Amino acid sequence: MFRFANPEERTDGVTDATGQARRRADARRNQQALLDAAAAVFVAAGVEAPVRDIAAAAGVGVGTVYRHFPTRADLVVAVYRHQVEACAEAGPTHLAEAAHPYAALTGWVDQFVDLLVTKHGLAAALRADSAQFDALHAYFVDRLVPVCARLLDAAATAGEIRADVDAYQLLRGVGNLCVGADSDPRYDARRLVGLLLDGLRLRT
Amino acid sequence: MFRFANPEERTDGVTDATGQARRRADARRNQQALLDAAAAVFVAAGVEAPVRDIAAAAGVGVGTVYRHFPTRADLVVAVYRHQVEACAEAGPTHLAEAAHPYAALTGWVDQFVDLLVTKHGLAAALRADSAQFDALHAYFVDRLVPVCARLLDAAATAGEIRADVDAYQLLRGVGNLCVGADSDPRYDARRLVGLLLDGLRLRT
DNA sequence: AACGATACGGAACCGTGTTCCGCTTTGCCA
DNA sequence: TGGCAAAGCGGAACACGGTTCCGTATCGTT
Repeated sequence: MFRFANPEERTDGVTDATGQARRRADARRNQQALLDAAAAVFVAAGVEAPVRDIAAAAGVGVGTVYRHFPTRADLVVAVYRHQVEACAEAGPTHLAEAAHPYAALTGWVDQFVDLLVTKHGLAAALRADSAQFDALHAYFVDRLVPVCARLLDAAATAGEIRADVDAYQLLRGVGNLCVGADSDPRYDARRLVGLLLDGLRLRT
Repeated sequence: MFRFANPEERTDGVTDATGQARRRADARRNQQALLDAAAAVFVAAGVEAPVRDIAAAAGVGVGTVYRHFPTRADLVVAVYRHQVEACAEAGPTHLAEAAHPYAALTGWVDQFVDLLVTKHGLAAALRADSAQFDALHAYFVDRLVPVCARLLDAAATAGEIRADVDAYQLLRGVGNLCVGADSDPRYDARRLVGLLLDGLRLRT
C-alpha cells in the first residue's frame, strides 16, 4: 500500500528496531503531523475533505502529502488502519464469547457498522466507484472478508443461517447500507442492517 | 424542477395544446436532441458522463445544456422521468394483481431494483451526498415513497410484515444496496434486497 | 426587410486530485 | 566545523469536472 523509500545498503544504526529504513527526521515528523491532521480534518469535515485542507492543517505543502501517501486513499487507509485492524481482530473474540454463532455474527457486524457510520463519509468513500478509492476498498476487503467468512461459516454450520451467502456480498451489502447514514436523520442504517441479518436466518 | 420561460401575455396561437408557452423552434429541437443524446450517452458511459460529452453528442454547446437543464441532475431526472413514472404507476397494479400484499411489495421492489441496476450508476448518483444530485434524490423520493408506503401498509395490515418500517427507509435501503451493482460480478444486489425483504416478514 | 427577443456556443472560472521541479534541509564525512 | 550530495519540501501548474457569462447568431413578428 505504501511505497517507502527502498532500504538502500547502509551502515548499521540507520535502520530502526523494526527494520524500517530510517528516513530523515523531518520526513518522519511530517508523516506523523499529516496523520494527526488528517484524523482531525476527517472528523470535522468528513473523509472527502480536500487534500489541500489536510496539508494546510498539517502545516505542509500538498507535495509533501503525496510524497508520504501516493494517493488520497492511502492516507485514508493509514488513518483508519488501527480501527479496521481492531475490527478484524474482534471477529474471533465475538465467536469465542457469544452464546451462539449468530449472536457473534450480529455483534461483529454491529461493530463494523459502528466503524462505518462513526466516520463521516467513510462508507461513501468505500463505495465510490471512481478508481480513486480502490486502494481503500481493497484494504477493507482483504482484511475483513476472511473474518466475516469465519463468522458466517460458524453460524451456517450451527444451522442458524442459510449457507448460501458469502462474506464478500454480506460485507458489501452492509457497507452499502451504511452509506449516507450520517447526514440523514430519517435514515437508520443500523436498523436496516438488522433486517438484513434477520433475513439471513433460517425459519424454524 | 425545470424553469421554463414564464408564459407571458401573448395572443392566441403561441401556446400549444397543453398550455405550455411555445418556445422557439430551435430551442425545442435542441431540448429533444439533448434528451436523446443524454439517454444514449448514459447507456454507453453511465450517468456520470461529463456534461461536455453530452453536449457534444447532441451537437450543441454546454451553454445550451444549462439553458434547458439548470443542472446535471435535472437532465438526469428528465431522461429517466418516464421510467420512474412507470414504476410509480406500477405500485397499485401490483397490489391489484398479486395474490397477497407481500407478493405485491416484493414484485414492485423488484421492478424498482431493475430500474436502478439497469442504468449505469443511477443508484450511485442517487446516493451522491454532494448537493449535486439533490434534485434527483428529491424527485425519486417524492414520486416513489408514497407508492411504497401504500404497499408497505397493505402488507402490514395483512399481518405479513412488521409494521415499524417506513417507506422512506426501505427505499433508501434498497437504493443503497443497488449502488455499484453493475461493475462488480461478485456482488448481487437483487439477492441482498431479497434478504432485506425477507427480514421484514413476521415469523409465524 | 428590419428589429427585438430568444437562444446559442464556447471561452473562462472555480474547485478537485495529482504531478513536477527548483529550492531547502538534513545528516554524513572530512 | 564546514561542505556537500541526497532526501525532502512547497506550491505553481496541469488535467478534468461542473457551471457561468456574454458577445453573437437565429427566429419570428411586424
